[in-house]
Parts: sequence; C-alpha cells; structure tokens
Amino acid sequence: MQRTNFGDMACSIARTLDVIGEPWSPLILRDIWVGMSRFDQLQADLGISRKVLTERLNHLVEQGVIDRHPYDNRPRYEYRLTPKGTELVDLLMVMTAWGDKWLSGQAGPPVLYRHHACGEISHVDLRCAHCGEPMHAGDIDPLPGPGSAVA
Amino acid sequence: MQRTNFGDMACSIARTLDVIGEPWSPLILRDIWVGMSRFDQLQADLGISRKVLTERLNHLVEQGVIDRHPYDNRPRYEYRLTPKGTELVDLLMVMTAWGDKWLSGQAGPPVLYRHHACGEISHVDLRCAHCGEPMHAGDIDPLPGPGSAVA
DNA sequence: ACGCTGAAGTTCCCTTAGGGAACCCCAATG
DNA sequence: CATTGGGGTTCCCTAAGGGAACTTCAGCGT
Repeated sequence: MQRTNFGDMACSIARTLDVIGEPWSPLILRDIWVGMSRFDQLQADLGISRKVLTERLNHLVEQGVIDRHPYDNRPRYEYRLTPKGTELVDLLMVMTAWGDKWLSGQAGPPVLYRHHACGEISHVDLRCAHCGEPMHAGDIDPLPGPGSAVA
Repeated sequence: MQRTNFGDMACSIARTLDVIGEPWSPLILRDIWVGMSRFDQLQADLGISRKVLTERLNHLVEQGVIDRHPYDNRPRYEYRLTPKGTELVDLLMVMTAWGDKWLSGQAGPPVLYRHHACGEISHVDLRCAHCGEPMHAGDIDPLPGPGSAVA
C-alpha cells in the first residue's frame, strides 16, 4: 500500500499515529493494559491474524511502548507496557469516554471505570496542566513551537 | 483488505476507531479544527491522495463528526466540525501531549498551545470528571457495564 | 528414547485498500 | 464562449490485511 510515513511530519499527532495509528494497535495496547499479555491470548481475544499481530507487537516493542518478558524458562514471552506505553493509556481512556458518550446507544457503555481516589464510576475530563481549568477544543490557541518546520 | 469491522465490538475504543481509526482521519480532523476547511487545501496540506480524501470526508460526514457547508452559491463546500467532532479534539490534544513528551526529540514540540483561561503555554492533563483528582492508567478498575456482551 | 503438546511465530496465497496521476463536471468570469 | 478553479472520479499498480497451514522448540508422559 506504500503507506505515507507520518513519523516525519512536524506534528505530534502525526508522530503519535506513527506509533499506534496502525489498525489494531490501540486494541492490542488495551488488552495488554488489562493483563492479557500473551500472543495466543491476544490473537484469540482480538480475532486478529497472527501475521499482523506479530508485525504490530514488533513495531510496538521497537517504539518502546511495550516490552517482551520471557517466562517459564522456555521461548515464551509476556508483553507488558513500558512507562511510555502506560502513558498512552491516557489516549485509550479518552477514546473510551468519547465512545461511551457518542456510540454506546441504548445499551449503555460496555465497560465502566471505577476511580480509586473517589471510588465512583467515572470517566476522564481534560484540564489544563498549568491552571487546572477545563481545556477543550475552543479553549486554546495553537502557536508555532521550537520544533516547527517553518522556524 | 477485507478489514475487520471494529464498530461491532463491545468496546468503546474499538467503536471510536471505527469512526476515526483509519489512516489520515485524525490529521484531517486536526486540519479542519485549525480552520483548513476545503478539499484542495486539505489535499495540498496533507499530501493525501484525492481518492482517499474523498472517502475519508464522506465517512466522517456519515459518522456525524463533520458537516459539509456550501459556500459561494456554487458547488463549493467547507467542512466544519460538528459538536460530536469538536469533542474528538480532546483526543487530538492528548495525542499532542504524548507526542510532544515522547517523540519531539531535541527540537522540541512543533506546536504550542496557549490556554485562554490562564494565558500560559500548557498541555492537557487527565482528571476524574467526578472528583477532579488525576486519572491515569493505574488509577482505575475496569468493570463490566450495561452494554457488555457477557451481560 | 520418543512422540505429544502448546506457545509463538512464519509462510503462502488471495483480496482489498492506499498512492499517483489523469480525467471530468460545472458555475462564474473575461 | 473559452478559461479557470474547486471538488471530485477513474484507472492502474503496489502493498498491507485475512486466513490457514506449516514450523520450531522446550517440556511432559510413558
């Protein structure tokens, strides 16, 4: 498919897509996050082809978002999130919140999240890391940064 | 490619991917968000093939995240985010924050965001919508919800 | 010692989606 | 009445996903 390479663009969204933008990758991360760590588990749960699962896992390991851990003194491996990968779960939680709100329909959300700190069923909300006020589409102005191509 | 249909899975992440998970879709939303609203602008800015851009725009319109607005009394159209699409920008902001942190390298972030409320250059942080405390990968327990397949 | 099993890939073929470039339609303009 | 420019559509080619069979290797049971 001679797919365009997003990683070279001067855009953090495009670069992030280069890491987890391929089909299945976010779902693989989701499964690893909830403790489904082995090849055959992932393959069976997702219904992904073994070939593509191999490719995705290798890519995610190369990008440093997951690690291969040998277990059982045999050629067996478990995949686990690295710190870099664990922070990607933020992305999954936002996708969950949006999907729950806009795509769940009558049935309601398929999965609920209980927040440890307050014990309530809840979802994520975006806040400014600096002042703590809400931060959404209309609340910001984009400016060229130091890594901008146009200098 | 007989791609697997994510929209039928009992998972809000998979369903969200069904809306914006295809290659280019998040970048198209990004451009529309910052005011790049016309077909040829998008095509030139992204370097996407016209065929695929047509397919993506149609899909995004069908999914209700963007609208086609005629202008100039001619068959000319502008694409704009709907409320549903505007809330997807949350996802883009989280991708930006992660990419800025992990993929920017020496050069620093290509784009900076100034937050209207405080006037500072900042980025998003995830908080619990209920109690306002931080909400990240380790702070929650997933539970089966009403829309779960396993009842 | 020897075959069996099960995890983790690998290989092969087929179909389909993305890239690129040329082509088309249509309303206003000169 | 030909030109222009936005907004697509069509065609061909290549590459990526799906599916299923095959491989490898360590331990286990007998």
